[in-house]
Amino acid sequence: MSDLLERLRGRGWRMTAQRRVVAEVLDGDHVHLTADEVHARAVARLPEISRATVYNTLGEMVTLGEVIEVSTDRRAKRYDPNAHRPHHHLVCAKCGAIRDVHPAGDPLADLPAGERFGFMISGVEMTYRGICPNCAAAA
Amino acid sequence: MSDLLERLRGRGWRMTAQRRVVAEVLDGDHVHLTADEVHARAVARLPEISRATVYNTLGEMVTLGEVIEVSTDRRAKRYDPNAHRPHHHLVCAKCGAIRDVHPAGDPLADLPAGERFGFMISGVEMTYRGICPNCAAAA
DNA sequence: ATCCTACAATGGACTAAGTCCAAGTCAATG
DNA sequence: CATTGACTTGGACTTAGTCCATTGTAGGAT
Repeated sequence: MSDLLERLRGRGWRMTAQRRVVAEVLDGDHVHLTADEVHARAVARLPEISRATVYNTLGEMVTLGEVIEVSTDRRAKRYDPNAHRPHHHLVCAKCGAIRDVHPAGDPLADLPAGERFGFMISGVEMTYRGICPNCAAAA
Repeated sequence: MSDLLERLRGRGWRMTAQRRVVAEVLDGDHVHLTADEVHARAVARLPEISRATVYNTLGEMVTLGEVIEVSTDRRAKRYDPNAHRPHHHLVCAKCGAIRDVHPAGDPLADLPAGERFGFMISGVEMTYRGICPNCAAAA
């Protein structure tokens, strides 16, 4: 189940109770927790885990490329464990809910050479915005 | 010149020295200043203008749809006066420099119905990432 | 099994970016 | 030119995150 944990172990990660808990909490599909949410859930299993450790651990997972940082606004960054399969995001403008999406086409190819301004382009993120069914119903 | 100012006036905006200065500072192409940068430049022309006013004014311009808020990371939001023509952004991962770009294709059409999760979709932002010529040369 | 040590965790102080508010000021209308 | 409701101010507050000196511990070596 904890695919993420498995992959991390394979990279010579020193395994500690804290790291295990963070990885477990973050595992799954359509998971996009903030650092504070991760911390809250981690505390439920390991009461003395500190916020700093959660930040450190999330940061390392991002560096290792096993987790993606998503910042859709100026609110807290969210952490997405679905790093192995490329995808983009659909965000509710009201409640902030996020879904993973897979648009057709190759956005990288869609950027004309004349618009690259000499940049070495490494990737592209797409953020679709709208109102989720819940919020639409509530309105 | 101040196209932006012109458009704002036409919306029954009460014109004050502060608002005029903010609008002037923000005018132009490929302009993507942070609130603090706007404040710094505004102070140069109107020394007693406060940070709160700059935030208020930028917020109102965004609400009126005359300026777009761009947040490419957890750093400060940037304000883009080029709201009348749709475009996306190319961001340098090193120095944060931003250019406006116009990719081909219609990304909204590229999102299959099966991936819309019942959302009422209102728009999409694309953020290309890479290294700008300056930073590439420095490396 | 025990010891070492480099790596990891802790928590509290600190920072950056932004919001909020009560009081004072002023642009536009009459 | 008086009025008034909208605008501005500055300082306190909030949120999200970083930094760092100290303490703890995983995992290899003995």
